[in-house]
Amino acid sequence: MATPSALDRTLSALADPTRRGVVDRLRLRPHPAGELAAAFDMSPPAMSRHLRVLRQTGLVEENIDADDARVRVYRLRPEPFAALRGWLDEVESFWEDQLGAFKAHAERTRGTKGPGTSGGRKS
Amino acid sequence: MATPSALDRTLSALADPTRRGVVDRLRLRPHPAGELAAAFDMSPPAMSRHLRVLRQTGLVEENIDADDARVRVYRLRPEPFAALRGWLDEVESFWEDQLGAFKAHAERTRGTKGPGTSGGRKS
DNA sequence: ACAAATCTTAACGACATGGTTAAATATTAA
DNA sequence: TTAATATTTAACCATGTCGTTAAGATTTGT
Repeated sequence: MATPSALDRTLSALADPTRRGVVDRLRLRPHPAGELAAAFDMSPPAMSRHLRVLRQTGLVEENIDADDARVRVYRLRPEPFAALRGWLDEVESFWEDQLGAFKAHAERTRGTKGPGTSGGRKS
Repeated sequence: MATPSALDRTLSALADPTRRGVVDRLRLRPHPAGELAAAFDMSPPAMSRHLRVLRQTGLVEENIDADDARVRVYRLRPEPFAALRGWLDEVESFWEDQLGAFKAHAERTRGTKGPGTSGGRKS
């Protein structure tokens, strides 16, 4: 594999329900790893690996707790979400675009018989 | 598994580079299945299954070509992207939110010693 | 020093994923 | 009707993912 792109890694990180649940939970406040494992009724090693995945894609950051160096506190990082939004904006610009919207709508409602762009020949 | 949510399926569909490539390509115009297989240098069955995944999550729709009923033309559908954006907006509201931004910044710069929310016992 | 607590890494097993080729289905062309 | 085209489904295989338990590393508390 040619080394997956950042977007690949972000999306597959977020595709897992547990990891997305973690993100949803970190949205409220930072959490120690153990608390997250308990919250998702899962062994600490399992959660640890989820957190590693999230860390590797930059979706979360790890910090040693100031009061007890045994606990690692995780919190969200904004960058990968921004990148994902960037891609999503690009894709959705297809529909926001007036011409695109018109063509899409026309083709959708009238069937495939617009200005050739759609189902025509193979080119 | 408790039947994956729509968002789960959308995200794992988009996590695959080939499928995201297909989406990027369909953004320009609808494409027949065979053209996509060729474009990604992949056997028709392989592409067919990618398209099935995209179809099952509602990211694309399939239409029989008007001129040749053997070819199936695929095009993008907006709904799942909108749903993904909805979730992303929610997550990102964490940073856009003034209070959230303040708390995040405060905790980030001063270390974990805010209103006890972080390292404490479980609820 | 010793035991308990917190978390990670290592090793393993079940199952999902993504590719291939072979076969089936449907439609067009001769 | 017979052959060729476009695409999907079926069967198979290699690899990846996610969970578990066991073991290691660090820090805290007695």
